[in-house]
Amino acid sequence: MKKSTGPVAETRWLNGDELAAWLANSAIMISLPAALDARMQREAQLTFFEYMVLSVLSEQPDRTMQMSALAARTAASLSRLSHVVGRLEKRGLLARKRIPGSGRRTTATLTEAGYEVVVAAAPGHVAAVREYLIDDLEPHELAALRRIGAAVDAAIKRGQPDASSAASPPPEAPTIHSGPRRTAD
Amino acid sequence: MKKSTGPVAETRWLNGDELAAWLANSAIMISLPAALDARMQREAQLTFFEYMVLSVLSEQPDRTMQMSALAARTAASLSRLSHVVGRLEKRGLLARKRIPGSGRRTTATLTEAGYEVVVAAAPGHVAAVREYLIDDLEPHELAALRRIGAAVDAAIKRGQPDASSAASPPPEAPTIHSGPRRTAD
DNA sequence: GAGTAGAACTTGACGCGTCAAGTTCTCTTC
DNA sequence: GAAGAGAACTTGACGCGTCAAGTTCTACTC
Repeated sequence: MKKSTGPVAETRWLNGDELAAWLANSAIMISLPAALDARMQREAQLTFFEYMVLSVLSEQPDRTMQMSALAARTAASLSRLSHVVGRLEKRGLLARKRIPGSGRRTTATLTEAGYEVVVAAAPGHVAAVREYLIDDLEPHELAALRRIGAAVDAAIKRGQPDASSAASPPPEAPTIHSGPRRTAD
Repeated sequence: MKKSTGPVAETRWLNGDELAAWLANSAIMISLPAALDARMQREAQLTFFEYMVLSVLSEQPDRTMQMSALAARTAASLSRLSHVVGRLEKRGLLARKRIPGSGRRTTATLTEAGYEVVVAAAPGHVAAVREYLIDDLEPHELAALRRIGAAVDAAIKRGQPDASSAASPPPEAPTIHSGPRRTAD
C-alpha cells in the first residue's frame, strides 16, 4: 500500500473491450497450460516442463547441454532445473556429468531411453497444441498472437532491467520445438 | 517410437508461422502469470489466486458467496478453494459460515479487513495488467486476443464434454474485475 | 601465492495444489 | 421410515517449485 505521497495518478480501470480481452486472456494463461499439462501427464507420464527439458536436449546435436544453458532455454531457475533433472536422471531418461576444468560445470545428456520417450510424446504434444490453440486460428490471428506474445515478453523484461548478463545466450522464450531432431534411423 | 501399426495419421508438425505463434504464446502462458504473481506478492502480500478470490467476493452485493459458486468463478477445485479460504480466514480477510438447511452448504464472506485489502491491491493489479499486456496492444490486437481466448476456451471444453452439469451457473472464465465494487463511501 | 570474488550448481525446508478419502447433509424410493 | 445415492464440502499425505544456504571450482589481485 503506497498511496500517501503526492498526487497519485488516478487508476485507469479497464473499459469494456479491455476487460473482455483480459478475461479471454485468462483462458490462455490458466486453462491452456492446465490442459496441456494434464494431457502430457496422461499420454506420456511427463510434466509439461519435463517434456520441455527432454525436448530441448533432443534438439542438440549431441543431445547434451550444460545445466545453466538448459535453465536459460527452459526459462527455469537453476534450482528448479536441478531438482527436475535429478528426478529424470533417476528414471533413466538422462544422465548428468561433472565437467572438469572451467568452473563448476555440469552437463545433462539424453539417454537412449529418454530419446525414445520424447519421440513417442512429441506427436501427441503437437496434436494438443493444434487442437487447443493453433488450428482454431485464422492467419491474421496467428500473426496477432505472435505480436502479442512479443509485446508481453518485452513489457516484462522492461520491468526487470537485466536479471543477469553473462551466461545466457540470446535470452529466448521457452522452446517447444516443431518435431524431434532426426538422427540416422 | 510408435509408428509401425496401421496408417496412423502422420503428425503435422508446426510450420514457421505456427511455431512462431506458439513460441510467442508461451510468453503469455508462462512469463505473464509469473510476473503478475510476483508483483501481487510484492505489493499486496497476496497470491494472484488469493486476489481473485477476494476480488470476486468484493463484487458480490453482500460480499458473500457459496464455496462451490466461488470455486466455479475462480476456476478452482473445491479442494483448492477450501485450503486457500482456510488460510485467508486465518488472516482475518474473510469468514466462513455453515448454512443450515439445503445440503451441506458453506458461504464465505469478505470481512472489512479483507475488503480493504482488495481495494488497496486493485489499482496495482490493473496497472500491472495494463503495463504487461493491455496498453501495448492496438485495438485490432485487443480484438484478436479476445477471439483467441474464446477459441482456446471452446477447444478445451470440447475436449472434456461435460465435467458436471448441475451446480455451476454459466461456466465463465475466471474474472478479475475492472475495479472493486463501490459501496457507500 | 594467499585471499577474495563470483560463477555454477546442489541441497533442505517450507508452502501450495492435487488426489483420494472422509464427513455431513438432503432427497428419493420402496 | 430405512436405505441409498449423491451433492458439498474438509482433511491429510504427497509432489513439485521456491528460497536461502552450502559447496566447488576458476580467476583476479596485491
